[in-house]
Amino acid sequence: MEDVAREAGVSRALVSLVMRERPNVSAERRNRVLDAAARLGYRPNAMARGLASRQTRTVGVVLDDLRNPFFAEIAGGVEALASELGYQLLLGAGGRQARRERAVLAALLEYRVDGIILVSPRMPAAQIAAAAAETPLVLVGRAIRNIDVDCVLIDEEHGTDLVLDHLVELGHERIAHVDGGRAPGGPQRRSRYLQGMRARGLGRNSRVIPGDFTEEAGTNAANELLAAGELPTAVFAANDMVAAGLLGGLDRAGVEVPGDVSIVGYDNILIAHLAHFSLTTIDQPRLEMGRLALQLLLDRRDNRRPREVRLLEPTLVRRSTTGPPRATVAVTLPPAA
Amino acid sequence: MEDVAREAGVSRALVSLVMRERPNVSAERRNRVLDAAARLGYRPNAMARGLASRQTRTVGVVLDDLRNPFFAEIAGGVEALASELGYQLLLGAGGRQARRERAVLAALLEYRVDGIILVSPRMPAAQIAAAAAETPLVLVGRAIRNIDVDCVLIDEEHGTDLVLDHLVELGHERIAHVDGGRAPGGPQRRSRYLQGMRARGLGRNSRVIPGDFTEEAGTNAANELLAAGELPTAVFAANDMVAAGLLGGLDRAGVEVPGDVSIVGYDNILIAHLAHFSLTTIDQPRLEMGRLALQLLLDRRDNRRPREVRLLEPTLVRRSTTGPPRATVAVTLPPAA
DNA sequence: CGCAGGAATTAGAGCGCTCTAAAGCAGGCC
DNA sequence: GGCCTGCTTTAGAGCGCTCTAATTCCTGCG
Repeated sequence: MEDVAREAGVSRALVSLVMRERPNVSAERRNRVLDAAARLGYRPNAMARGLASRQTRTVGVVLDDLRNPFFAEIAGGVEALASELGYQLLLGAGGRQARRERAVLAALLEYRVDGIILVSPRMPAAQIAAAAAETPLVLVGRAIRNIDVDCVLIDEEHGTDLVLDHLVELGHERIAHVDGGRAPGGPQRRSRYLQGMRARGLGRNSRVIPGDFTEEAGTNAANELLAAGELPTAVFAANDMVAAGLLGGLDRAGVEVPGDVSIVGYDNILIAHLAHFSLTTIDQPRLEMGRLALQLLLDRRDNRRPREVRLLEPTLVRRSTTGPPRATVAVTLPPAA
Repeated sequence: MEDVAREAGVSRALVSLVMRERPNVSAERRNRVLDAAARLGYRPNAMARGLASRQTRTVGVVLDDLRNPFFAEIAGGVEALASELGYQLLLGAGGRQARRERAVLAALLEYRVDGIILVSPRMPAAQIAAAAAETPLVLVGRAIRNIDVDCVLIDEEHGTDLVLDHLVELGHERIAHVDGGRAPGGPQRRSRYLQGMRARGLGRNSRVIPGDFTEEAGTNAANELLAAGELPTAVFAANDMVAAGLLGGLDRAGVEVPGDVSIVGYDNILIAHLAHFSLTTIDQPRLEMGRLALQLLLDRRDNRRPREVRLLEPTLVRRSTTGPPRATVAVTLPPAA
């Protein structure tokens, strides 16, 4: 910077003003500085700038696992908005371990990033609260009560309702659910399923097959359903991976989808829209989650305001794995056609 | 730091030594400093450290698109090794545009990262060369001649050979190829396919259906094959997405896979291993690519040495979409059994 | 012609750390 | 006791920038 100033015949401070594109610099000097900088191949040092100005135009993002496309897409949403606004992303993955997650978080705090976005963190609430005291923090996909932290959440109840509405509308009554275990989203979808079945007068048809968020759980569930003899007319899978396993398992046994059984997934990951699957599922607005998280973060940093919890609405995507149940089709024919 | 020093009754320099875990600090003072730091909630400032020490323990990663799982997994590989070694990742995505890619690269250079990994960059070679002159740089998935830059590449020729060997071994002769267009990997696979068919005496059976790396290209190719009347006995798809489209298209027409047609994909993405697909494909070691890229980067920074180009070997994953061709099975029966 | 007042420019003190070089402090040997 | 050796500790000068406050330069108006 010193060199640029000398080359342009101005002071160091003026170079700083030009580099930061501040107003009140005469056009003539601005050009002189810009020329000098180009001539010398000058590149500002973001570290020094961050140190002196106490802000970095960088936000930290911690996610559970980069290789999980679901999280990667949320990060993609953050990235998209960040690059529009000229922010950088300092990214870390916890590798599914609370311990490493903590280490990553600590590193981000050392960088004095302008804020941190935690995507489905596994670490204890107390640690999150401690970090939130040091820097603006947004939580995505996990809610924590009594902590002054912005949250971006998906309305799981609504998503589950969409599934049940869709199936009931088609005429289904015997609707089973393969659940997602204790992982985030699993318990909510399960309990709303049970509640929703009751609310629709189908409580006695409720049937939960325990599982987790993997394809294997779906395969196992398919076997269990087949072994039990009577199949439900529809299955609500905890997510698309489970639905994929289910589809594979039923397929192998010669069960037709949606002819014999309708299947609904959850998440709308890549596989769901492939023609070979064409899975009816619930879409979660992942990009939007990422963008919104960053928006809340920056807004929070600039304005002192109480915590905000944003609930995003998922949507139903109708594809080919759902249709009316066979029996109902027959029954609904006019009696004496 | 000043405060910690005062609290511990030592000099600022000693605190610095302790925080960096340098040897030659007496156990007694070390503990005094550590205690004081904990008591005051002291957290080192990575910016200041980077400024003073001229190194950041941070590497930059630029990828084409975070939402593409293929790239995300490479980044995952980098991240895994980085976090083992205590490095941070500054991540940016080019959003499929050379212009934005350039902006991201410039930002990373301003951060004075210890090195930069470019994953399948779209920008011109000259710009990459210019960046490489400023900082250690590793190129993944793209080779550039005459530039002194380390590269991590996949041996596309070998991957293609594996496909052809596998199919020929099963008895296939009429093997078609849906190509990947001009995107990275496409031209290599295509030309090696043509060359390999000739080398195996099957040159006249070569058939290339133009496409790109999307599911749609696969669907179109399926239609084209069906319309042409005679189906090949096997199809080598440019990647798994194309294979998925192909599978969907053939499936809908009642063509059996692998009974009537065998299909081989490329990449081994998530969908390939789902039971519902069970796609025979070529696996690319994505995590390994990421890890290796970071290794080369750090090694290059520490040792002056000529450029290194590492070729990683893909492997064949045999699943359920390949089998012997029907005709051949009949023909190879003993004449007078 | 002089001066108020706003715009443009600059001096200089940090930001929080590392690094070099020098100082302090033991112990061991002659 | 003097002095060398090797370890531990410290002083103090930056790293490259921003920021505040002060200074200089205009322009217009009484």
